[in-house]
Amino acid sequence: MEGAEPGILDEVFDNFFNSVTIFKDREVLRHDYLPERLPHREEQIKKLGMILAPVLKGARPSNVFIYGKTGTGKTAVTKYVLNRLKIKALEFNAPVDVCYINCRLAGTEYRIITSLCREISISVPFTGLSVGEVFDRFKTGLDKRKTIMIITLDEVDALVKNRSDMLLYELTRINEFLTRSKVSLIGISNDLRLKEFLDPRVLSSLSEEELVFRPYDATELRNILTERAKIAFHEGVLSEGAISLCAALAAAEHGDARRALDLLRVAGEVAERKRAKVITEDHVREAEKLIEHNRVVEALSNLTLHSKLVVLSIFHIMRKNGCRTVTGEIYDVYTELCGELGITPLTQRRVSTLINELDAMGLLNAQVVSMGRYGRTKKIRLEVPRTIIKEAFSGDSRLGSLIDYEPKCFTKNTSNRD
DNA sequence: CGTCCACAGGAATGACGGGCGG
DNA sequence: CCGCCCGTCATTCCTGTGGACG
Repeated sequence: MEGAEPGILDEVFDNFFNSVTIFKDREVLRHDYLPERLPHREEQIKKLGMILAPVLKGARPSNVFIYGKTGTGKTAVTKYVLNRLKIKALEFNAPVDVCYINCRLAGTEYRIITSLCREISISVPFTGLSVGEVFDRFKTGLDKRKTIMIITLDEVDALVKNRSDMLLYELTRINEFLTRSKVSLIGISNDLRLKEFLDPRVLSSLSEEELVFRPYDATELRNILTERAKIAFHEGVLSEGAISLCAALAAAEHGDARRALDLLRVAGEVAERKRAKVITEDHVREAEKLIEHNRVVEALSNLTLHSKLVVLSIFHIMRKNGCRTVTGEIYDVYTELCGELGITPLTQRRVSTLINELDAMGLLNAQVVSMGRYGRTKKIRLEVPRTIIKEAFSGDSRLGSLIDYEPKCFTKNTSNRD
């Protein structure tokens, strides 16, 4: 309408039209997509099905505890089975309610119980009631309904880690109060260690049945990808090598199907942008780099100001002195940077745990070493290239000119040896 | 062989902000 | 809407420690 150059839009549309040659349905590669078939999980599907089947005859199924690492298909299998179960229940006219809640996304106990209530159409206010009150309403409402409710709590580790395991405890005991209805629980956890942290009473109740999801190996990942790729991509755009590489890379990490799908999707986007007709192994390698790059940039730019200053300190020391540095040196530079900004620095103790957090994120590598007479400290190396640091920090106005700043306190060269 | 450096890292406590309950 | 409670960040104080040096 502005009468701008028509050529610009033409180009955009043409590009898009050309790019259509790669993707047929991109959504299929998102990890929240629930496919028609779940290869290599037939055993788990069958077992979960057998555990839940009694519900169709009005009996309460055992509680189930499902665990396995991320991207092993726990959520997909559970949703898949629950969907089928719902259909069957309708067919047989069995009084069954199924409910899926992701505890990490729900956040608080209150919101978890609220979604439970919504599932059996009890209306509760957004706020204003105590957790106990809402839970009571849920209990009485459920009992009136004369049903068997299967409650799936995904990522229960988040629930237990944040709050106590009170809600979980209440839920495992809820059947003692119900007379006309019953509840079955399905708990899903990424963290196997959760079993150690859980209240033993909750644990024994929750894991009447257990289901373990092992990581996929490369061949299995390959099959999964091939199946999805058929729907996601147009015919012939995907080379065998590219699929195998995605599978191999993901298998080498944790056997994480989510990761494999991400690689494939991003590789497709890379190819699309390059106007390639076929997705090649090079595109996959580039996708790997791109994902990692984005991960690091995002992690860096989401850091708190003080963590950023710690990273910058290490950055400056390494630019000057070469490879590795130690806690004390970092703290000196860090305090100087704080002074430069007019900020009061944190304690060394605090900086020490910040360094540990950065280590856990893989942004740097820290290692405790003893230098004998010269004390015990941590040798620290930054694992992020300069360009990425600059890219991630350039958007933060608070850092100002500190990215190119030259610290003055490089006076006494105490540590040279290792 | 004991010493002592330069920190690590646990425990207890305080400050603060945001959400819950009344 | 206000007070209270709870989680998070940060400080303070503390005990622990591997090994070069004397």
